[in-house]
Amino acid sequence: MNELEQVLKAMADKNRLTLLACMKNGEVCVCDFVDVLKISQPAVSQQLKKLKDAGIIKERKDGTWKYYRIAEEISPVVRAVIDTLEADNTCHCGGNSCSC
Amino acid sequence: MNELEQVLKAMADKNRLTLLACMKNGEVCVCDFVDVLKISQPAVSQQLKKLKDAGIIKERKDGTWKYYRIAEEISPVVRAVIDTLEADNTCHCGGNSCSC
DNA sequence: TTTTTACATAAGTAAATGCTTATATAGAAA
DNA sequence: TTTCTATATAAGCATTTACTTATGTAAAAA
Repeated sequence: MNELEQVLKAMADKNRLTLLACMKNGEVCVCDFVDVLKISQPAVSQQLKKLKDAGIIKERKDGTWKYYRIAEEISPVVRAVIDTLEADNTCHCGGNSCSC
Repeated sequence: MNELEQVLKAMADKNRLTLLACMKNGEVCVCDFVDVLKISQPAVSQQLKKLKDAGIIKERKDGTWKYYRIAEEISPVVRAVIDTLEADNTCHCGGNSCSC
């Protein structure tokens, strides 16, 4: 699959756009995403994997927690989407303040 | 459906990205798209409809022919995608030179 | 060590997607 | 008018997608 197509497919979903909106302010852990999306934890992990495989997000492990963030290097297309999204502050998981 | 999501879904497909690449140089008629994509004419019409419904392309009717072009007013996200695409010149249907 | 916690992976299923062929429509030509 | 041509719409089907529940894994706690 073309890289542009993969990136567009990865972002072309309501839930995954919400994940990106949550990460606009910084790192968020998986359990907080579950609270926001109101779908199962495995479903969230699968959606995060699609964004990661497309190179849009990065992960950081800290003990049993895993924090996801928007990648530092993103293409103009991803940049335009992120800029369009309004940040979602309901998931205020600032690095070490995971609510799990 | 969210407008951003609809636009991303409309562009997140190899064939529809090729349609847009063809239109980078200007208007193209449906029959020329059929030659390029190598799928049936109804399939092309259905793909064009998705792009039109998302507001990404516009149409102009001329007799029995129908010409499609990238809309004059497009969002930054669509702009970024179009800029990323390399123009496809195999469909050089300049206004009145349809090959049908 | 065993248990618990946070997350990932696997398998199964319902819904969405993208093609096909068949048919409808609108305009040009005969 | 009838016929042909370009395109659109409808119906059916195979593939993909996005969820679910069940299970696996790795790190912390007991």
